[in-house]
Amino acid sequence: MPRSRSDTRQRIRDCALKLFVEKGFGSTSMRDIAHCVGVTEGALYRHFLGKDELAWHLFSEGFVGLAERLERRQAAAHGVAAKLDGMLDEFLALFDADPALFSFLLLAQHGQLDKVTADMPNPVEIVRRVVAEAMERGEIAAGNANLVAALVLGLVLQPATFAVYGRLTRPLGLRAPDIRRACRRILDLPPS
Amino acid sequence: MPRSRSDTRQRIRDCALKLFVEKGFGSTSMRDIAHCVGVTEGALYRHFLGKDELAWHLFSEGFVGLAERLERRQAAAHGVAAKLDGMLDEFLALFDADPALFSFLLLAQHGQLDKVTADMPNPVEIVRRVVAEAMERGEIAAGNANLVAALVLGLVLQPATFAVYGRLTRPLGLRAPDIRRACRRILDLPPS
DNA sequence: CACCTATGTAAGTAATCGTTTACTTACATA
DNA sequence: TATGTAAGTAAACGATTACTTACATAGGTG
Repeated sequence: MPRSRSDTRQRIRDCALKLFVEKGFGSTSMRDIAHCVGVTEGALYRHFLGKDELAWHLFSEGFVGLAERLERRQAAAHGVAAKLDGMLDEFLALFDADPALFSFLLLAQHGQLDKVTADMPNPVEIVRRVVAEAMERGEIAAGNANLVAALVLGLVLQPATFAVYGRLTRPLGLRAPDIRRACRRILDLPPS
Repeated sequence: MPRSRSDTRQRIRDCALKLFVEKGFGSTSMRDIAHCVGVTEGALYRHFLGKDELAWHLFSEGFVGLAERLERRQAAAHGVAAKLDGMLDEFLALFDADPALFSFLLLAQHGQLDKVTADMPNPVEIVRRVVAEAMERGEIAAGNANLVAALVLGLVLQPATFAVYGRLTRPLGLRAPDIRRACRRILDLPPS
């Protein structure tokens, strides 16, 4: 009994995102996604061309979602999305320096960001305390204060998502300018 | 012409770490590792029981490396490693809340942490500036100041490494207490 | 009712996965 | 010189991968 198109399609998106986030891109099979949705593998290909296209869909969706979420938080005439567009070149340059932003966009899109930050202070503070107390006792030189920052910020560059980024951009022949162009088209912005 | 045992073994470790970091665990095949090392696939199994054991080796190595790096930075009688041990339960509890620490340990072990932080301020500051300027213009309410933190800290919880964590602990039947016990043994500490 | 398209299933495909096997080479030592 | 072992290769294993094909059926429209 076939469901409505948008229904299954949305559930595929949800399950794929959930599994990509939980297990990672490379460790998530189409079988996993189909089983999560409750359909057979073949049904997935009625809605998406393949695994890469599915992930790419989530990626571009994540970028739009970020802009929309920012837009929703403002009331001024010139919204944040427009501001974001002004910074788009710089923003997209981040993907060259830090492809881990991919996961961030996925999180941002699905509103898990607040939950994330709600959970963050606790473990971050624990790590910080370990080093801070050691510094108070002189066990760590004051010149090594950046070790504290390293303990926190060192987590930022999570290079495991390089795989997702690479598998998305490489086979599609996409590079930073291509992504920039695609995002502008998605956001209904004139080409730079 | 066979090389010395420790030579090849170390190069396997290096290549595996490099590829796991670059492409992710699930997207890195034993063929990739063997090709990077310059040997055939079978040779890998002369040094490690399998892919999971290899990754687990890097994991435990990362924990020891973290303790050693902390130890090397102090001169007091009671070192940071001992302090770390006092916080071990708390520290290991982080792995329940944030398995992404796995990647952090890998980075910490190989001394890439300083390099990471050296590169960090720039992209982080760019993201921060996008939101900060929007806040100055009142486009984002002051109550949403945590969005700034979200933009930065949201990157911290990189769930892509859930895959590595899950694939390591689940098939080995390891849970947090098991990891705790293993780390205590590795660190030559009495069982709690 | 007949028809069509969208939506799904069942059963495949070739390729690749992690792993194992049978065998070879280099080198130490008694 | 004889023997043992660590370290490597080439080939193959069954399982799983992403993906495809052939076919069934529901639901709306003429």
